Amino acid sequence: MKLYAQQGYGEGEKIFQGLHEGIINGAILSPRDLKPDVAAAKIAKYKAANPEADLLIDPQFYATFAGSSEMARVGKLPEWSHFTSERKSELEITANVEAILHRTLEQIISLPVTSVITPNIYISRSFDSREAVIAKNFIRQARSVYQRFGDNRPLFVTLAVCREALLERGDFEEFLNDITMLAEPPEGFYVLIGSRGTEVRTDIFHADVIAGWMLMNHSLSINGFQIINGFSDLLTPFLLAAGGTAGASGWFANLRTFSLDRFQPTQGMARQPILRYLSAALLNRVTFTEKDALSGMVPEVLNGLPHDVDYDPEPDRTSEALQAWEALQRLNNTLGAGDIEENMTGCNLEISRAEALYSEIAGLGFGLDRKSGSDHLEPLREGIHVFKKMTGLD
DNA sequence: GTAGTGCCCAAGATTAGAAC
DNA sequence: GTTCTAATCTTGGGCACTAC
Repeated sequence: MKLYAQQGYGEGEKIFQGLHEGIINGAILSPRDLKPDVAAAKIAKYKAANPEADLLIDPQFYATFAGSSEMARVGKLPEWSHFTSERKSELEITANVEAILHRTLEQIISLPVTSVITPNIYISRSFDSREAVIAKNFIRQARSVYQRFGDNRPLFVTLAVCREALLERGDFEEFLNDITMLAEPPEGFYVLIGSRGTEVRTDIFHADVIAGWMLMNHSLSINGFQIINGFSDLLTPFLLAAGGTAGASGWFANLRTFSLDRFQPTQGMARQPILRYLSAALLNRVTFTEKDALSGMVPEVLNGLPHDVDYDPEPDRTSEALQAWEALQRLNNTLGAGDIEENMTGCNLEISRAEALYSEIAGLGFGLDRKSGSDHLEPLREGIHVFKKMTGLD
């Protein structure tokens, strides 16, 4: 049951502190926000904080099509030798896919990462598409290209796909079957489920998307693969309960939900987000002022974990990230500790508990901010129900 | 008429890295 | 080590529209 930091812009001391305190088990670094030499220095610093930490680099090749626009916000990605803007038609040629895999792996393995993530494109429509064929080719070639380097660190293959693709059940299950029967399999997959935008919460908190993502973790794990879920945030404990190995979350919304919007041009200014407190009991974040007000009326909202004391009344950004990781780690340990049936029962109990707490808060006449509300609970409950049906557990 | 919903628009703070 | 500059990060109010 592992939790990683999803690294990105504005890191400060968050990851170092999280590793040093043993709150997180590792980090997934973002080349968009780091130069290659800085990445090497950071990995050394993380290892000093925690020698056991899992440290990976997400090659972010899925931004290749977005990167062709001059306005694209690809940050420092062009400074990495593996990253180039490619046309889809060029990627239909196997030799080109091999060349991209080769130069990416060459760069990644030159750094002291503990596992290696291979590049892939983003499947933006369905598993029955030209992009899916290209993505499958990246997955098939990954191991054989990696073997040429003679490196023995675990290999994870990127599978980046839009949430819509999970809704077309037939194509999705066929794709899963294909990648579980690879001739030269990797140790695992680095799974990213894309939303239209980080603000469209219902894109990911949708019963069929949750069920599909859980099914992906379940199917791949029973076939012997490890699954690292990127940008999984509050879904992490549910994905691990279904068989996943690790999940990841960061400090800004765009590090908690995967979206290619992150690479698109913006209008410029964005406010700093409101400081929030992740309540394990509510399975959600509330604003720090709501947490302050609720702590007297409904003390069950509080986690009772060490970083709670930083909210007196207002934490700094580092403490906010550490508090969220700490709460997620508790949920991971609560919901993912047993076999699949026990875990699903535990997930439903946790949701019922959250529903009861929300009812208590509503009974007190306390109005919550829109994002702090209970809208996430119904899709979670329904998602688990659909997942159980799909896997024959129901 | 009122409440709810969705879209549009304008509003600094924080961090990283370069320059000194 | 300090200062400066550039890059990056959503929120909340106002308004229009719709349902009741």
